[in-house]
Amino acid sequence: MRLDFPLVGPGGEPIDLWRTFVSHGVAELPPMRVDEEARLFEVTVSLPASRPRTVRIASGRPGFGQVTILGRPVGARTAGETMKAVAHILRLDEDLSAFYERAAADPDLSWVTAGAGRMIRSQTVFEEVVKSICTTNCAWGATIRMVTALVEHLGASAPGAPATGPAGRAFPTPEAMAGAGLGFYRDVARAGYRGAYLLQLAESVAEGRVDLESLGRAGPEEISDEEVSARLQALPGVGPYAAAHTMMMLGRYSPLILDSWTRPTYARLRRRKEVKDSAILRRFRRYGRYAGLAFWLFLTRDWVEAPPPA
DNA sequence: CGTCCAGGTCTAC
DNA sequence: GGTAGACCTGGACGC
Repeated sequence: MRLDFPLVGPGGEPIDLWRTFVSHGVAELPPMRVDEEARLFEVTVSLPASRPRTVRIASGRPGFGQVTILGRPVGARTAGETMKAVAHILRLDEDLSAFYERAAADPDLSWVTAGAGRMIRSQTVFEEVVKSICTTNCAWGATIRMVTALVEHLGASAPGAPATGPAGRAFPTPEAMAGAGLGFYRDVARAGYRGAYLLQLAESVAEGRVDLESLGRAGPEEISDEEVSARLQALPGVGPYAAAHTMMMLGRYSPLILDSWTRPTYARLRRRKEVKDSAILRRFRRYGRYAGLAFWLFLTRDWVEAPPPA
């Protein structure tokens, strides 16, 4: 089944679909996949009333994106739920026009107004936190290994999914992750010391002691960015970096992600050997609640090649 | 082969 | 409140 959706945000701002697909490395982590060659994005989504489904998203007729639901045909109900999940993941409901107004006045970032800044997002806050923990203190390859193992061995499969491998599987529920023993995290995911963090996190969410999803739903007037940051950092294995990373995925852009990749990358782009955190913060202070997003886009501009001159 | 460290965090001073 | 050291893993380096 195929469904079209307009590439226009709530504020009338344009949406650059490809830039969204490669907005962040999480798009390369199961249950997501980016196909650079075919210029498409796939993700297996969990659905409330049925088995997971894998969807393929690509550009469609001019001005539209197109969603293809793979596997056997779906009914109207499932199609609707799937599209809702896609809209969430692509952040189609987010109004970026206020951010674009500020970026337009900044020569280094005016390019974003063509449709950048929609950070691809996971279905749940739980999934964001787990992935963030899996990026800490390790190389990217290790992050892929850990997340792939979680999805492959603990995720529910969509109809028609291959018997083995991560393809066609949704991200595991907290219950599924809580049910895996510490041995799984050590020997299969090879998560090292993070295994205990992941298990603890999954248990506390599965047992209802921690409510992560409300952090995703609440607006800044209900729960401040500072409060969200504090609650995230209260979780096992989540410190300043992982909290800032998770918050960007929640659309809480006030904190900047300052880590061993962003710092040198910023310095390189500014043609400096080193730049102090305070100087970086000052540079992006003008963006207010969008500071972290502005910083991220500044760093990742070259992730998408500039369009050829007309 | 040992050492370092990668998109950090926790604990103990 | 600020700062060393330890911590799993595995790939990149220097010897």
